[in-house]
Amino acid sequence: MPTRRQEILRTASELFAERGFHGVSMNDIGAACGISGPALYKHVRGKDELLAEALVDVSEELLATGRERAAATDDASDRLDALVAWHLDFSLRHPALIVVQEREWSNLGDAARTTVRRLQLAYIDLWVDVVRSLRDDLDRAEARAAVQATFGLLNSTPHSARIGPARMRELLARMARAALVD
Amino acid sequence: MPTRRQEILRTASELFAERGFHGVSMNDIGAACGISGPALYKHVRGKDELLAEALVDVSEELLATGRERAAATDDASDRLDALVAWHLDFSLRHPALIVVQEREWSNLGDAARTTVRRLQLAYIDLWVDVVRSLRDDLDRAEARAAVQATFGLLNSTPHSARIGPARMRELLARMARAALVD
DNA sequence: TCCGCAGGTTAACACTCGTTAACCTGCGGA
DNA sequence: TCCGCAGGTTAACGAGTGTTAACCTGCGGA
Repeated sequence: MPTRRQEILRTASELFAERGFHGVSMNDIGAACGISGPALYKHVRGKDELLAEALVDVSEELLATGRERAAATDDASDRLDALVAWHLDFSLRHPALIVVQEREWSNLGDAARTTVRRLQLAYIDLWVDVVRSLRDDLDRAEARAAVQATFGLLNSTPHSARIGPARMRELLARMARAALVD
Repeated sequence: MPTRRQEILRTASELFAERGFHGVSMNDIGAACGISGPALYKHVRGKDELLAEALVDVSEELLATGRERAAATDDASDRLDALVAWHLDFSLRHPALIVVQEREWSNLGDAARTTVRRLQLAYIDLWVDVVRSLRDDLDRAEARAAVQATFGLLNSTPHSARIGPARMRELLARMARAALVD
């Protein structure tokens, strides 16, 4: 059972994903939770905090669980499969959070932006290490670009959920592997 | 030499790409053009028109030139290469337009949204036909999802322009092909 | 029983937004 | 020379924003 605060954060993330940070008002968020705008301030410091907390949470979970899953095996190829599977788990379960994370980080305050940036870079590095151990023809910068392109591919989920999660999962996993390791 | 109107459209698109439609004010756009907010109304009907025209223009150009390039050959594999090359041409030359097109269509008015949707679907179908003639294991819905995922991959350009356009181009083209045709 | 407070409410404030109105200026053509 | 207008300007309006203030209510514990 989620606390009220968590319910507000989740609702806000969904609205941010649909209409953008500036396209959603505190009244909108309140209404979507069944309460009125100002009541939100009993649970949250302000609108900025909603976005910041959502983004930091996402980045932390991606990194922490990503590390955990990658550490479960020693084989580089299995490790890549584990990362792909984990990223798909997340983006299929929380499409709204994925959308917000990739497009709203410029609306963060300085402190939160720095934190999110650091977490995202660490997550990318986790992938880069695996990719580089499978592809010695790529330097670090190229591997990073390749990983970011793969995120673009995996994150396409929210924009075209026409074929059911299971087949989508299989399709995207195969495409991601093919794109990364030739 | 671009007319004033076109300069305004381009400037607005760049600002929309950076901060989102609702994150940019008419005063901001005016200032970026060296004039003041209300002066924009001598060239443009309103803020909505800025977004609508930018998005319709992008969608039309992607589709028209996409068709042209695809028609230049009969071989399906060459056709796929042509589409990938064209999409990369565009997204490397106009990263801001790509960003706006993929995230701001929900802020369009009804008429413009319908138009853009139709153009985008036609562009996707152009790709789907080519992909399906190379991959008979995919049904139409799967092929569409695969194409949209490939767009996500190709459109990652704006988010990670660390390695120079030429190598980025080569890297993404190879990845896109590998992802689509195994 | 009665207090305190968690968690709501509405009213109000200061501000920004998109847009319109009214006005000014320089310049090409009759 | 003088007119008209393209393309600017600033002032102002109404709507909507995030946020604060003041107030109300129900309920668990002394």
